[in-house]
Amino acid sequence: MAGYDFKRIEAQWQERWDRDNVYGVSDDMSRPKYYVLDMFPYPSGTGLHIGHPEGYTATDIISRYKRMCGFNVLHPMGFDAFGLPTERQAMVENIHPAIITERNIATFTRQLKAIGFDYDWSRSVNTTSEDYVRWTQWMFLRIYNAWYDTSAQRARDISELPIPADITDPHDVELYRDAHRLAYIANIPVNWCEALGTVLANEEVDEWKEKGYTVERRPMRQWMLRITAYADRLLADLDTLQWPSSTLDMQRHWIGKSEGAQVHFGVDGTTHTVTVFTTRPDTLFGATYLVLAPEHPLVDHIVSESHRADVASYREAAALKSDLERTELSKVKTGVFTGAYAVNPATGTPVPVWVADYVLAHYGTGAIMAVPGHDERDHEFARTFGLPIVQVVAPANGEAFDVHAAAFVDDGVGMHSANAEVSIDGLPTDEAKRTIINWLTTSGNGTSRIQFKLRDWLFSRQRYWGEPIPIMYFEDGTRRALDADELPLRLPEVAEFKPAGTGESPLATVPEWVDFVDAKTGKRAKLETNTMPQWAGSCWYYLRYADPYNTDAFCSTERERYWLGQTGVDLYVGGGEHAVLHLLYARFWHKVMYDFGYVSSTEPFRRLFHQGLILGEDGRKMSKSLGNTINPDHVIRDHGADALRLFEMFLGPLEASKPWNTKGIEGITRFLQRVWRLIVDENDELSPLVKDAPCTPDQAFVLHSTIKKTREDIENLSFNTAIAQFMIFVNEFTSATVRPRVAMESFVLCLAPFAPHLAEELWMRLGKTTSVVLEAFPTVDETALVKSEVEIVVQVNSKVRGKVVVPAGADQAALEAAAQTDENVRRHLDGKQIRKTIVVPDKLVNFIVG
RNA sequence: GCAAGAGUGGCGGAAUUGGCAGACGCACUGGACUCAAAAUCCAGCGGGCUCACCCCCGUGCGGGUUCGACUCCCGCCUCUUGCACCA
Repeated sequence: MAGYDFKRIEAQWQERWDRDNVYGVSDDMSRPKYYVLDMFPYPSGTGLHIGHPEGYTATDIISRYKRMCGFNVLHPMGFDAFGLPTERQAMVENIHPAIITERNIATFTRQLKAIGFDYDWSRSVNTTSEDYVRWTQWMFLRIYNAWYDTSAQRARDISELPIPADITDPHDVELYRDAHRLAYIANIPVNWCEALGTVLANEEVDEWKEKGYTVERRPMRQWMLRITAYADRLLADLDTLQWPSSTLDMQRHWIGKSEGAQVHFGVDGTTHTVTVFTTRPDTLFGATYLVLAPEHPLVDHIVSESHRADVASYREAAALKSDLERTELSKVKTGVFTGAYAVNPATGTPVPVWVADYVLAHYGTGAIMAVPGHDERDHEFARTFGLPIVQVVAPANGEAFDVHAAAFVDDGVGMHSANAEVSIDGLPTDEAKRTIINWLTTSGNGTSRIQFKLRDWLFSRQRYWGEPIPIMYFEDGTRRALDADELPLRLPEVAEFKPAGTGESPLATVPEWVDFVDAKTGKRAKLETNTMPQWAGSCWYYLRYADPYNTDAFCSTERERYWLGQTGVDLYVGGGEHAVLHLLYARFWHKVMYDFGYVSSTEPFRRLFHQGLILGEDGRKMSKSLGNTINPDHVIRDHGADALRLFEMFLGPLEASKPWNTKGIEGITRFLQRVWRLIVDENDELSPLVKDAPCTPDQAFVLHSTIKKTREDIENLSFNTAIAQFMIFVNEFTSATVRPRVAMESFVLCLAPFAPHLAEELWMRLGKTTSVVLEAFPTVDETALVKSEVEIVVQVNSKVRGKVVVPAGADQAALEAAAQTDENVRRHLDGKQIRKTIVVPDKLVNFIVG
């Protein structure tokens, strides 16, 4: 018996699609567009993972469906190919990362093509290609040559930055501009490992520490992007997005807006002032000490001679701790007294100033007023070091509370909070905050303040395999950004990819690349040796797909307006692990481009969907060490691409994590065989049961239910239930002795987005000569879905006692009468009084008896 | 600790303006075909009972609302993910 020969069929149709360029995307702007995007993969050396085809199949189904519905569909694929693993592999194998990248991309492309996705490969992008790097650098320079105009709430060109009248020296003007650019240089603590001679990423720190290396937090010169300028807009615009609510929440939390006040505390015997941020200004009267972060610049200035040594050693120890170690919750709080006292502006009382690493340098002002009576952390610290605890807020319900036993952190009413100028005694927390902020402002002791958790983006990496930052420095200390016509700035060819050992990137070891005479100015110059992080390329790739060959712009205005338009990408599917960083960074870049008119939407991705993880058969995360991985190549070899596609969609809801099941894919293979047998007989010819006959009413009902469900489920990304409906269809028609041709044709079209190879073959077997890809999706005949008779449930005292068939739309009296004809129902009603009857038309009758 | 999501047969899952719980598939059991097996086809498949009927119980646990709750409300438990001293 011939059966469904997936090997031959899949190879043949993939070749035909390629030959006929079936998936070529035209920029025909007269048609409505639909842009569906996958998160592009990092082409790792291990090849495609079984999880990749999950999201990709989902978007493939959507794109095929939308195309069949008449949309001009853009469904592109590319590679996010800069990255550390490739650089490491290059060092190990002593092969240039570009070659490894090329090899890995070839593998990925072959694997993706074998699954039969409808990507227009001619639009593929590769973030490491010179053509792409050029525009990534161009985007960086657009950000670099910009400042944020807070009053206009938008970025503007740096040439429009108003220069204060007292700054006249050209050098000072440049410094002023540099201080306002959206890309700037700052000294930022990074994870420096002296022994390795390199800066480590946060996730690498523990790995190396376990091996016995010392990693220290050391401030180093870094490029930063001023994403915090956009904090308000990044937060507000989340409300316009159709994203998973958990992702929206995570972004909101990450941006972390909180309202409060800054309060100034003068340091006794000095001219210094410690400014703190607090969200509870109403507890100011309860602030019994101050804490500075170990990195706070004021520490050195206020520390008393007798405490200088203790403070210095504490600060050194803090620098050796990783972020992770410093935030270990279980750990006991540590700190040292500086010997200095500051004055609480509300009470006039001197309060001791401490240094402790439970205060973070990078949040707020890097200093806090400690209110141990009403903050758990301060309470714990005060108990440890015997600092005073006073109560200034009482529970609103009037109950007593012992703040010496535990902090009272809830809102309440003020107490012990009055001085000659202001009193908040008896005021509820909200009002107390407003009152105290008013007083702070008028008395010059503070101001209201909105604080964000979001920090500026550390944008430089000391790596080889990334985009060079296109900036040069002259001997006189000035610098120049490359002009657009000088891009791309290419990476030098090098033999070694090891770090320079000085904290600089491997590029610093290539003097002939670093040192040169600038052709435009004729001056000696040195190039920036830092490269960009991997996030850079993925910040704008969705724009490049719209116009991948443009050499004059990253994307023409015309094509941006057509493919992105007001809504941006219509649907973006990818893993939840990118819920914060990638999506936040891309939104930031998009908004900068929006401010300069390069894109027309405020947000890049209107609708977002996260596919779930595919787990191993044992229900655990797939990993080589557990030996529970599944190789997509093997699945395709044994079961075919259509089976892989269908099975991954049938496993369960797209968003859920679900285990792989080898037996399950055999079930899908069986289903595909049954589909085949529906249309093709044992002699490999069109089944004689397929006839030019009309559907019976039951057949029409199943057919149109299937069309309707397929349409709805695709729109909702509920592919598992659509496939269940396909199975119902096949079960129904397998047992039929007449399989109307019209039903077979419509079914093949419904199946086409899911199992395109099989659908093409069957479409041809049904006598068609055109590709199923370009056919119109079948429409629902609602009249076929209307049943003349319906089965209704009959309950007695809310328990099901029988079922009766009645004409559809029967009225209440008819339903009640029909319900009582059921024998079992009659038995339950027998001898009892019907007290009430509930009737739901076409569904149910419920008799309540007493 | 905080936030979000989830808990339904042996397994993956289906069912939401509150109306037949368990669609569809897997596994399993029985039957047909076969010398036999595989494949295929047919039937059964939540638990209980006096086992074809009838009846009782059943969607993590305990309450509540309702004629009626997987679905809504209150309180717990467990799991997953994310964040985690953010003042």
